[in-house]
Amino acid sequence: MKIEVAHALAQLENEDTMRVTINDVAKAANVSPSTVSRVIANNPRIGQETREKVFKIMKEMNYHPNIIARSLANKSTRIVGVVVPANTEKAFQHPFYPELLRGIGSVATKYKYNILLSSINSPSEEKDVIRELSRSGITEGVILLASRVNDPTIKELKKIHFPFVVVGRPENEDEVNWVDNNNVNAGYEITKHFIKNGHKRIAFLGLAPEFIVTTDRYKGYKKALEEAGLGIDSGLVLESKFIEHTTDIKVMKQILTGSKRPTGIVACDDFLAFGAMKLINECGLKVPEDISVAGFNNVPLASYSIPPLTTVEVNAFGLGAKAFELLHTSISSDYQSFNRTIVPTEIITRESVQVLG
Amino acid sequence: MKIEVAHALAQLENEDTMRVTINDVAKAANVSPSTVSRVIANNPRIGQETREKVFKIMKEMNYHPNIIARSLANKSTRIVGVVVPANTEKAFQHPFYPELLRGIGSVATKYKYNILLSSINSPSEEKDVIRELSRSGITEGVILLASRVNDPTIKELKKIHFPFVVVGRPENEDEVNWVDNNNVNAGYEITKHFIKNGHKRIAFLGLAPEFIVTTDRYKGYKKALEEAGLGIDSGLVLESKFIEHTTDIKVMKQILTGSKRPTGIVACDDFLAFGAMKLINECGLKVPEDISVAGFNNVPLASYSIPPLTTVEVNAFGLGAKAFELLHTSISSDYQSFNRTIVPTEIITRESVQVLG
DNA sequence: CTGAAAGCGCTTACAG
DNA sequence: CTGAAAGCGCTTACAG
Repeated sequence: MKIEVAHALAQLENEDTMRVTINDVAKAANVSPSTVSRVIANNPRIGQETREKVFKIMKEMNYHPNIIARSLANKSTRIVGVVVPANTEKAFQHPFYPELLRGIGSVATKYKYNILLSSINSPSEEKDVIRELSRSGITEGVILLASRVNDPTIKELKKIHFPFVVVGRPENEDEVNWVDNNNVNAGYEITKHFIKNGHKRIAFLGLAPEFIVTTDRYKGYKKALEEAGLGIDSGLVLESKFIEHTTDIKVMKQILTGSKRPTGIVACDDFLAFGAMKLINECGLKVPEDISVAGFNNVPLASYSIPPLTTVEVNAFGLGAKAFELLHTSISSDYQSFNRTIVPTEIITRESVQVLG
Repeated sequence: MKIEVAHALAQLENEDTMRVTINDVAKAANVSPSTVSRVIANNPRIGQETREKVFKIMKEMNYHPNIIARSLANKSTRIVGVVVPANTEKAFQHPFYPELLRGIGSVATKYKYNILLSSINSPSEEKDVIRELSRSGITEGVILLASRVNDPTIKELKKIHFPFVVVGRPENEDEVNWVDNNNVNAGYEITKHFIKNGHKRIAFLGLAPEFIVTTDRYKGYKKALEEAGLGIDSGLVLESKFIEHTTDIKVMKQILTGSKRPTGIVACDDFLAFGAMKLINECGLKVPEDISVAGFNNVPLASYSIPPLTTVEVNAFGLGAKAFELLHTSISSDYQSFNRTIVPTEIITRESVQVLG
């Protein structure tokens, strides 16, 4: 009895779920499937009456074209792939990525594209996932994160001429499409901001050789100091993983409590800046009275910290938007080319940087 | 000349890009396409030698099955849809959503599913986007956000028996699959945490009637106060949009500087809590010495604030993971059912709540 | 302006 | 154990 009911239910379900196809509406409208297809595609060769008749029937039957079938016939899925880290890595927890994704999604929608989000649970999966995305025909192009992508993957994509763009300047910058900020300039400007405010001993927090972003920002920092005739004190350059929240706390405290402590800290990331501010407080010092701090990324909470954090807006949304635009031209064009686009940064002045003397 | 080169390039590209199909490998292996298809599907009826031969050829030719074609034949895309707000709404900037997405993605990957991320640029687009996702055959199910979804959409999905799950308890909770925290309990527990610490005047910040989450948390707050024999002072219940960073600053300041100011504030969200802490500071008061504050969501920065914020961990990752699991059973089962799953919350005790007298 | 037919690249009863 | 054939639901030259 129970089984019978379930069975009946399942049948009912099938009935309801059964798709109406182009053939069904063709029959109902007394035209050929070709014609229905053409009215869907807005083919101008179709007569006005026919068009209207077919449209009417489509509404009545609640017809929705099957995208999969269309994609197969078309060889166009209007889907691009984005690979995000899932489990192990904390990177995606950084507000930068959601913003990037929002940017990508926003312009993708305008072009009537969708995003296929492939999650990976370990970095080693990335290669295979990207291969799958590119070879299986599901995706017309992919957006990669420079900080994660490895060269073999790029080489492979290039070899099969699969459209892709990298977010963040890659190593072989002339042979791929990429978008990024001008990070050395951003590092330069924020450091100059300290210098202009009278700072002479400025620390750099968050150098991580494996991430080009941080080395670029460091280059800018260095340039600004040199231009101002201030030497680089390597004791004030602190390495630490970019996305890591905690840097080497002991070293940091020594520096903060030492006699040669800096009056300012440029941190490669707002999270690092928050960490620094916390340590500074724990050392009995105050921001910005004793030490000024600035960060990068302008995370949503930067304006909420006490004091509000001076930082540089990198415009992650814009980076995502531009990334999709590049990808789209790469997908649409018959001829290969390598493009870059630079998204401008902006210093957001708040209260964590003090004017000295 | 230039054109010729470009042309040659385009041709070259086509050659390289030209997919190898199941027929190509069938020919090369001297078997039928059916056989190749079966070895891909690991059909046990295929002989060992044949299997090996075909596998070898597949490697050699670098064959990758076309997912679109397979999906069409199969009627199974292994893709689920998630709709995220893109432009107008700031909601997605909240760390909750990326975490949710990570959770969804993480278990989707385990089941070999992918996520189709549909961005919408205005709330009104949502209905159409979801209809498209569900009708076009691209997606086998969708995950909706309770706070955004409207009833007509749910009704429609139910009518066509399309699998979906809602994140956040919806209004008609018995007729859909959903996952959520027990928010009234969470509100109860965090309020009791204040009471246990000797607080008697406790404010509630962030009530927003249009968001069930906040009204649920408020119910818990109320229950805890009543249980403890403490009356509700409606002057201490502050409405404000849940995801809004700024509440009504003037009202808030009046309360903080008034003679009947609370000793504790339960904020519906960490961002609101940060905002409150800032205002408290601006009023010349200190957290937690003068006023204790707690939030919800345990955002990454909660441990960095000064003082570190006591909050409730809602486990967005877990909510996402469970959402996908529910969706998967809904997709896989022939028989309809309505399931809910509650993800436990946990109070994270830090230093923003003070023990009183 | 419209239709019949072939094709997109797979899968899967059906036969043997 | 393997193959020929039909089919998934579209699109699009080719004919008329």
